Amino acid sequence: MRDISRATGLSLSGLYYYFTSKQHLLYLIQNNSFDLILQHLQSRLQGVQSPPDCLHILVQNHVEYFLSHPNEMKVLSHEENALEEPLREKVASIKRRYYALARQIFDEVVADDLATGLNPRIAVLSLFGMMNWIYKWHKPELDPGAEELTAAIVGIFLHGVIPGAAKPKELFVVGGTRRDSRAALKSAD
Amino acid sequence: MRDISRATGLSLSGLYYYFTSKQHLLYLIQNNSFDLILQHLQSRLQGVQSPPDCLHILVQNHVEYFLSHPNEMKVLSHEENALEEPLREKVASIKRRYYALARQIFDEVVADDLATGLNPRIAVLSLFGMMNWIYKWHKPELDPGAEELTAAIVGIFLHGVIPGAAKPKELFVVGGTRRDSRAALKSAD
DNA sequence: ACGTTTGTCGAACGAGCGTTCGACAAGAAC
DNA sequence: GTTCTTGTCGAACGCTCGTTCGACAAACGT
Repeated sequence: MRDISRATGLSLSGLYYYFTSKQHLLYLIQNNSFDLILQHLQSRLQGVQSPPDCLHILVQNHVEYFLSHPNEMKVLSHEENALEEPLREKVASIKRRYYALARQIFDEVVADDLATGLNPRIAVLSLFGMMNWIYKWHKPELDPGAEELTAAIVGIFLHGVIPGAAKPKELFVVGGTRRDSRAALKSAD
Repeated sequence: MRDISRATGLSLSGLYYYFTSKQHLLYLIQNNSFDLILQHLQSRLQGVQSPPDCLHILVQNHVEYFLSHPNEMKVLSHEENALEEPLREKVASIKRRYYALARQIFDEVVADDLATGLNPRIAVLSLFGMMNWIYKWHKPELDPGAEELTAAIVGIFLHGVIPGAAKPKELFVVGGTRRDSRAALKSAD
C-alpha cells in the first residue's frame, strides 16, 4: 500500500478513502483483469465459425493481454491465493467461466477429429500452461511479439513440434546422433 | 522463519544456528531442488539413444518431481525472484544448465525432421510452461498421476491434439457446429 | 452565511517480520 | 576438574506492514 501511495502521489490514508482494504483492491485488480480478457474475447469471437479460428483468437487474445499487461499478470499469478473467502470465490467464478469457454472451443476443435483418448482437462490446462508461463521468460527486446507467439503456441497445441508424423513411436531414428555432446554438459559450470 | 520454527519444533534462534539467514535457506532449497532434478535426469538419460525417448524421460522426470514435491514447486515458482544478487546468480546458473539440456534434447528430436520454422526457444519454454503450470491445477484425488500426465504432455508437444492432420489450415470443417451453445455462456453467472 | 459533504493528509497503533544477543546446559578435550 | 566447543533457548531490537483516527480545507446545498 505504501508503494502504491508513493507511485500515485496520493497519501497512504488517502488511498483508504477509495479502497476499503488491501484485499479489496487486490480483488478489483484480479476481477477487472479477467473481466477485460473475457469480454474482449467474446466480442472477438462474434461471428467466427471455424473452431481452429476460435482457438487462434482465444490464444491471441490471452497472449496479447498479458504481453501488454505484465504487471497484471504478475499480480494474477503471484497473488492467486491471497484472497480470503468472500472475494476469493468471486474471482474463482469468473476464472471458471473463462476456463469453460476455452474448454468449449477445445471440444469443438477436437470434435471433428476422431476421439484421441486425450484427457481434455489436461489438454486445455496444458494450453493455459504454455500461455501463462510466458510472463516468466518473455523479454520484449529479445522475444517475438504476440502474433508470432500465438502462432507458435497454436501450432504446437494443434500439431506439435513434429507435425508431419502420424504414428508416435515407430517413425523416429533409433540410432544415436551426436550423443556425446551431452556428456560435456554434465560437468559444466 | 517462525512458521518453520513451529513446524520443526526447533526454536527460532536455534534455526539461525544452522542457517545464516532466510535468504540463504531459500537458496539451499532452490539449489537443492534443481540439483536433484538435474542429477536424477542425467542418470536416467544414461545410455538412452532415441531422442523421443530422451524427451519422454525429461518430461517424466520433471513431472514426477513436482508431483511428489508440491511444496518445493511452490517455493521455486513463487519465490523465484526473491534472492539477492550473490545467490541469485548461482540458482540462475543451474537453471540455465537444466534449460540447456532440455534445449539439446529438443534439438535432437527436431533434427531428424525438416526445419519447421518453429522458434526453438519458444518451443522449449512452452514445454516448460505445460510442465510448470501443473502445480497450479493438479488435484491428486481428481487428476491422473505422473505417468498419464507425462504421456499427455509429450503427446501434445510432439504431435498436438490433432495428430492426424499434416497441413494446418485447409483440413478443418469451416461450417459452424453448435455455435449457439456459446451464446448462453455469455450471460451466465 | 452556514452546515454538510467530500477529499486529503500526518501521525500513530498494533502486529508481524528477520535477526541478534546473552544465558544456559551438556559433552569433548586436555 | 577445568576449559572449550556445541547446541538450544527466551527475550528483545529495529523495522515494515495494513489500517485507523482526528484534523483540516475546499466545495456544495440551501
